Order: sequence, then structure tokens, then C-alpha cells
Amino acid sequence: MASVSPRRSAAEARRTRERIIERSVALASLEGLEGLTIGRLASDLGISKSGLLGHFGTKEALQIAALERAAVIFDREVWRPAADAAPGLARLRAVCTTWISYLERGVFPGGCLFVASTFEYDGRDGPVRDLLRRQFGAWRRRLVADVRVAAGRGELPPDTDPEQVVFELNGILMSLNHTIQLYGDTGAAARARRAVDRLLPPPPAGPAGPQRPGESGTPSKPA
Amino acid sequence: MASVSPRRSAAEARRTRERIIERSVALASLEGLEGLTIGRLASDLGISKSGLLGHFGTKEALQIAALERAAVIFDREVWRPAADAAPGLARLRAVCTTWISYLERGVFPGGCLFVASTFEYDGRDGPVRDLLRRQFGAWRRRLVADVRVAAGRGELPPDTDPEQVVFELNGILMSLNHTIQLYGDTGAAARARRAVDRLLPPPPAGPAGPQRPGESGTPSKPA
DNA sequence: CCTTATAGCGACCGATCGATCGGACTCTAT
DNA sequence: ATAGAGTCCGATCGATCGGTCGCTATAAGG
Repeated sequence: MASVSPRRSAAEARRTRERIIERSVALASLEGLEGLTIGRLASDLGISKSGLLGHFGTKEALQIAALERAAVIFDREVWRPAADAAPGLARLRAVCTTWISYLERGVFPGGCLFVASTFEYDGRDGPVRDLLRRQFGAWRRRLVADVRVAAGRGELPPDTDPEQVVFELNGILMSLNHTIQLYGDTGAAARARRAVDRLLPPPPAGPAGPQRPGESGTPSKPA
Repeated sequence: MASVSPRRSAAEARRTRERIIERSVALASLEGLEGLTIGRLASDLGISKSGLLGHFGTKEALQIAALERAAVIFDREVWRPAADAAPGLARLRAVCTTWISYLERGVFPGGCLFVASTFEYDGRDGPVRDLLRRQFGAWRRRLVADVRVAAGRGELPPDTDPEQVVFELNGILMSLNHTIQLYGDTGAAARARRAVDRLLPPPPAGPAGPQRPGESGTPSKPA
């Protein structure tokens, strides 16, 4: 009678919802979006199944909320730290650095949630897969745009095919993800960096600037 | 009473077992190794759950049988068609060709079962994951050996790091797998081929042999 | 021919799945 | 003060999960 603790202000509810989503993201990266079960999640958080599901309605809505949160985290961990670099090669290389680090540090305990989810949703379609498609598309477009800038500025060969570069970049990062997840070998990050260097050669670091003199871009040491 | 059909010779039982495994592989590539459910599988095949499980004992044993069968298929579709090429660059390139084709043709309806399973078994360990590790290890070792041969024969730069090359090859193929599965874009196979060409440059196709004169290897047109 | 091994069945197990319900409770707005 | 909205609960739903059991009918082996 006294043990029931039904505290529930609007702010508290928001916090509860946050906790649910946060835990969902971590759990989903380990067990998969489908392996996420309401019962387990609820008992993990010390709340009831109905109380949990009340925030989302259906499991699918929870999955989508988790994916959207994962995108926010990805943006925070990978894109934003590199966003200030000069568009073009500099930013591409900066993004690759943060991207590799994001896998190396294990931001998601079970590896990149997007990659895992894609393979999980191989066959079936539906809102979850649609969202995944959109998220990957947006990310790819960002990278392609910067490759195009880099090629236009002469930082990459003029015959560069932007989509091709992004295709290969994605492969490098997926291979890293795969190696880390299967063998726990974070040393593979060095391999990924080498592969990136081959694909996006660093500008010559001579005392004289590269080829675009007036550019403030090329970060020498952005703190 | 009359509808029960308990035919069961040793040969018939073997065939039943084969049918189960075959269907399991296809289903697992679509729904995941864990998404494989005994009930669904049984009703798909028109047999009872207990009759199915009697062949394997546990679901885990069935998953392992499916993975082992998938390895046989992979070997048949990817390795064997290329195995006769000369060890070294020629065979590496041949393997990449069959490998890409294997993804392009959708040998497994849900993409490469090994890759999907790896990400599915991110967190948890156990016999399934151990098997995955061994299978990937064997495949990687094969490729590394051929890269080493190629480097030793001067078909690749002498400072080539074999593990690095295989790491990047794996990435290319995983990126292809990913693109096909998420967008159904088999056109990405061309991108994968271009990436392979960059990583494993084809030998100069001049009228004179490459650099190793007495070698019968370098297949000009092996039919 | 008769015994033994076994393939496959139907019935059933406890556990858990996602989801629904009515109610207890506390905020917030009037 | 009171009404309404919203949060979270316990109980419960039907379905399905992996797995077990006893049984029957046959094939295989002596």
C-alpha cells in the first residue's frame, strides 16, 4: 500500500521517457531492435510493462524512437566535432577520425546500431526500414557533398566519383565495426585510418600551404 | 487416422533433415539466426515441431547446422569457382569476382548470412559466435595467404600489408552487401568491382606477359 | 519372423511475447 | 475547490516461444 510510488509530474514523465529511450538504444545495439523486449526493458528500469508501453503505444514506435535517438547520438559524436573543419577534404578526414573513434570507444556497446539494424531488417519492410533508409541516405548525401567540394577544390583528383568514394568509406568503417564486434580487436582502428589515408590522402604538410593559399581551412591543430 | 503419414526410412529421414537445413539457411538470412523459430519453420515445411526438433535436439544445434551449411554454400559459390586460378593476384581477383557475383545474384535471399549473423551476435557469446569467429578466421586466412603470394611474386607492391588488404577487401564486400540489402541496388556491384580494381590492380594486359615470363598463371581467358 | 531402433506425430509444458484494461494517483488548469 | 489530463500500476489477454513426453508405425537387422 505504501510501497507504490506513483510520482508522475510532467517533468518526471519526460525523464522516464528519456530513460526508456536511452536504455533502449544501448540494449538494441547489443540484442538488436527486435531482440528488444518490453518485459526485459521494463524490469531493467524498474517500471511496469504497461507504464513503459504507455509512453510509446507500440513496440514499433519504441524502436523508431530508439533509432531517432541513435541518430542524435551519432550526430553528436561523429558529425558535430568535425563540422567546424573546412568543407572538403579537411572535413571529410575530420569526420573519418571522429567516426573511427566513435567505433573505437564503443559509443554503442554493440557496435553501430544503424549497421546492425540494416542487416536485421534485411527482408521485412515497414516504417523501421524506411527510417533506416532515410537516415543512411542523409548521411551519405552529407559525405558525397563534401567529396564533391574536395574534388572541385583540387584536393582530390578531378575524375573522382563522389558516390564511389563514399561507398568505399562506408566499407572501411563497416569492416572496422565488424572486426571490433567479432574479435574485440580495437587495434583494427589503425587499419581503418590507413585505409582512409589511402582513399583521402592527407594534404602535403610542408611548411608552405598546400595549393589553396588564402584558405583558412586545413586545420593544423584545432585544439 | 488415415491422414497421418509416418513414412520414415533412414534415407527419408536424411532428406527431411536436408530440407530443414536448407530452409533454415534461407530463412535465417532473411529473419536472422535468432528470428528463426521452430514453429514457423515446421509449418513451412509441413511437419511438426517435435518432428523437426528431433533432428537437432535444440534450436542452437539447428543454428549451427545452418551456419555450417551456409559455409558449404559459400565455398561452392565463391571459393571453388575461383580455386583453379593461379595462386596470388589472379586468384584473388577471381575470388572477388565470384564474391561480388554471389552477393549480386542473392545466393542468400537476405544477403550474406555470416555478416548478418555477426552483427546479430554482437554482445552474446556462445557456440554460435565461436563458430562465426572460426569461419571468418578461416576465410580471412585464405585471402591473406594469397595476398602474401601476390606480394612475393611482385604482383603487388613489396611493402603490401596482407592483413590490411584483406581488411579493406572485406569492407568493400560488406558495403556492397549493405547497399544491396538496404536499397536493392545491385548496380552497386560495379562500384565494388571498381574498388577491387583499385586495391588489386589488374595485371597489364599488354601482348607481352606481365613480369613473370615462365608463369602459366595469369589466366587470359579461362573459358 | 521377430526384435530393435527411430522418424515423426499430437498433446502439452512453463515462460514470455506484445498489448489492453480499469483503476489509483498526482499534477495542472480553471 | 474541483474537473480533466496524464502517469503509472497490477492484472490479464491470446499468441507464440523452445522444448518434452508418450505414442505409433515403419524400416532395418538378427
